[in-house]
Amino acid sequence: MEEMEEACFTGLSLGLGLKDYCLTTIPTKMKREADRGSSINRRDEMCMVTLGLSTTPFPEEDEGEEDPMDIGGRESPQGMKAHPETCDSINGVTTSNSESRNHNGRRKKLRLSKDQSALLEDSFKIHRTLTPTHKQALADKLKLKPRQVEVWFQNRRARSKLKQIESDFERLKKKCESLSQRNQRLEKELHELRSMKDEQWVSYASRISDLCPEVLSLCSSCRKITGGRHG
DNA sequence: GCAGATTCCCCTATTACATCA
DNA sequence: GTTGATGTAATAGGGGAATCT
Repeated sequence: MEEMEEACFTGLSLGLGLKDYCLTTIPTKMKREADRGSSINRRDEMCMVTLGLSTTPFPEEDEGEEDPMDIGGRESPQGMKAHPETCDSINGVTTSNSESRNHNGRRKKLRLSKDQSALLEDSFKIHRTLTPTHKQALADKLKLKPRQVEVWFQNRRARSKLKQIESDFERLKKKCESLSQRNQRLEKELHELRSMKDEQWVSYASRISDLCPEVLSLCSSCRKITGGRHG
């Protein structure tokens, strides 16, 4: 029974305690305020509602001063959200969109160095989202464009979420398998009990009610197991 | 105070390139 | 040298919320 409840609970609570889900479930307004450092405590409370599997600290407090260097790359008022400027050089040489393609017209692809990846990874461990100042600082340090740092964090979050979903899937699959096995065992046991002869049943039921008299008792008239002293 | 426009940041899905077996 | 699989940087487009006019 307990296991049944646990199973139900497990299914219903899928993802509730996971950091990704946690963040996406938070109303964006609150999340944004938290990101800007204006309500760190409130954000803390929000995530305490979860099952506590999250191990990632929240972004450190930041004044959230908008980064003038990064404005040019944002979406246009008409909803065109392409970033007009990209950088293709690992050394941070800024190129225009047209320059981001080689002479074949193919998109050049940056490969981050091990050091760059390691630093980004370290940073991601500390906080999964970027404040404008943190973004700029990382970009400066890594000699990348802020937009590239931003994209890296976006992709990293996506990868992280995917991994989490995969591990959740495996965990629930195992849980499901074990519950199926248990269910089969109980079905078998029930079948055996139903095929018992009356005397055997009384004997069995008496034994059961003796074992846990607080919970079960055998009705002498109808020979059914009832809910013990409470039933 | 309200409405619409703008800005910012996030997410998901997809594309395209680099690398490796 | 070619090819398919894989990893991932980059792009596209949509949504929510804050801010501005």
